[in-house]
Amino acid sequence: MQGRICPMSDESEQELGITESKEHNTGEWYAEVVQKAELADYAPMGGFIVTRPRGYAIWERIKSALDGWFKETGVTNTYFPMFIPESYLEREKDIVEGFDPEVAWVTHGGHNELEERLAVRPTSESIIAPFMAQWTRSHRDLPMRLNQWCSVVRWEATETKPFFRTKEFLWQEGHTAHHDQEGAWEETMIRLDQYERVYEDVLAMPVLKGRKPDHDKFPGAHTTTTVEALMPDGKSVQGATSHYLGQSFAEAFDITYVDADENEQTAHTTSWGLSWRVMGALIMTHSDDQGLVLPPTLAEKQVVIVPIWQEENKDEVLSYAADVEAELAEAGVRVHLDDRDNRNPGFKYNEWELNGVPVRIEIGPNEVDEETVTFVHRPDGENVAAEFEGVGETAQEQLDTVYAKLYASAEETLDGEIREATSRNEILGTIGQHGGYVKCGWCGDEACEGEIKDQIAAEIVMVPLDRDEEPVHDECAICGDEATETAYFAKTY
RNA sequence: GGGACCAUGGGGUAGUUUGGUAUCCUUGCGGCCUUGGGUGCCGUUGACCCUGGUUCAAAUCCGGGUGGUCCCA
Repeated sequence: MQGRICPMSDESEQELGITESKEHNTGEWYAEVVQKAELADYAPMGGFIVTRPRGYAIWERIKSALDGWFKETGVTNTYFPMFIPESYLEREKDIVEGFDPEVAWVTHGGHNELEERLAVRPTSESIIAPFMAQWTRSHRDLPMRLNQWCSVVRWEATETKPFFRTKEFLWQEGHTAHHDQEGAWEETMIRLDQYERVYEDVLAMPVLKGRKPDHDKFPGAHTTTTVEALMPDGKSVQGATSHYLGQSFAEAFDITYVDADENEQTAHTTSWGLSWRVMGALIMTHSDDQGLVLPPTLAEKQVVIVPIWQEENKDEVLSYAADVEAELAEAGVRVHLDDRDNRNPGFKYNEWELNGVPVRIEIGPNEVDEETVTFVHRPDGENVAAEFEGVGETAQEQLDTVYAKLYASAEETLDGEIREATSRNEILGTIGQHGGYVKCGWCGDEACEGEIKDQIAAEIVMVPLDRDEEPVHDECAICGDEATETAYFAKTY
């Protein structure tokens, strides 16, 4: 230990909180925030995590916002088995091929080998579609909109990153059937817009909406759309996805209906999903070297009151703090009074910051005398003094301000991170130097993407939703042939 | 797909080169103290990732496995 220069106080201070730097050591910082803010732990089996109460509460809030919107727009929830018979999985060859290497199989029940293997669902199209076929007889049965909140398993041999990459993950998968292309396409867009909305209005994150290039579509899909979020380290995260499946699934699974003219028609279907990866993006975007940062929309405790007392005024301070707590609760704020007497205020500040509480109220003898409270914003430590009168309303305003701050800083990360390039070297150089998105003309050939992918592991994360949009440049930046669309390259999570 | 590094009480660590008694801080628990940015004191629980080998003796050396982090493709 000799040779240590830093004072002991610094060391002990750091051990309790975050010790890694978000800027310099993003991967380890992320793992540390997830564990020290008690969002998740690693499970004993590789690739799995245990989601702790504070982590699951965030998921529940995201879920409840989206679920509400789904229901407002005609979606009903269902639950299908987690196991899918092999013969079902094989019904749609694109799905089989797309997921084959990642499927976990159940081969035994107790000591007996099963006659037919059961797949642990990697996605549920192949079990849901046959039932939709059975339930769809008349044009009056459509549109049919089913959703389920569940977990799926994809046995990829990649490194675990809580919420970003785990073999089992939580998600919702929506599956719908419609009379025609128009209805199904509209559905695809409604869900994409709802995903955009959950990012903007609940997660305080701006996103880009787009379409996946043909070679990166969901297996069997006609169109795969995406919302992409840019992380502070310059990598893009696919935030959610929505597919227009055309009639291929309906044909494979015989989802047909009899129209008003008594003719048999094949339905058009969609599917759409959002996983807990959204939580990874959330943590990565807002949190800092002090720990977790949550928007007030997602925090289970929105405001924590830290009382500061001396022996002679303890009762007055605590009683005033309790009054403030009651006012806030009355105003609908999720508030907590931290009256633990074996911790000093500084400890409490650090602990609640680590845990991501968006707004802190400090109440000491000064505030009691003046009948004020002191608000402190988690993201930047800004102090705001306010009157006790109307404190519930003031607190709501402070929460809104914090939300706006978070959104603004995430927006700042995205702004200026969409650059253009006209040559292969420029793409490589720009992504290498800045990260972020690089848009360029693209001929549509996967091989051109491959050249970039091989060199710096950046890929085309999206192309514009509008197929008729003119490409940003006339020529493909990689091969020089005529460009047919605009490609957005980025490194990905 | 390839490579590197790492694994010691709940968290952070010393010890590993050179085999022999496991160190310190913090947390937890009990008690005392009491507060404007991780308070101090007393007491106490608690650990060598798994597995095989070498050896009188393995946290330490060797093999295999598992898990984690990073880099490259």
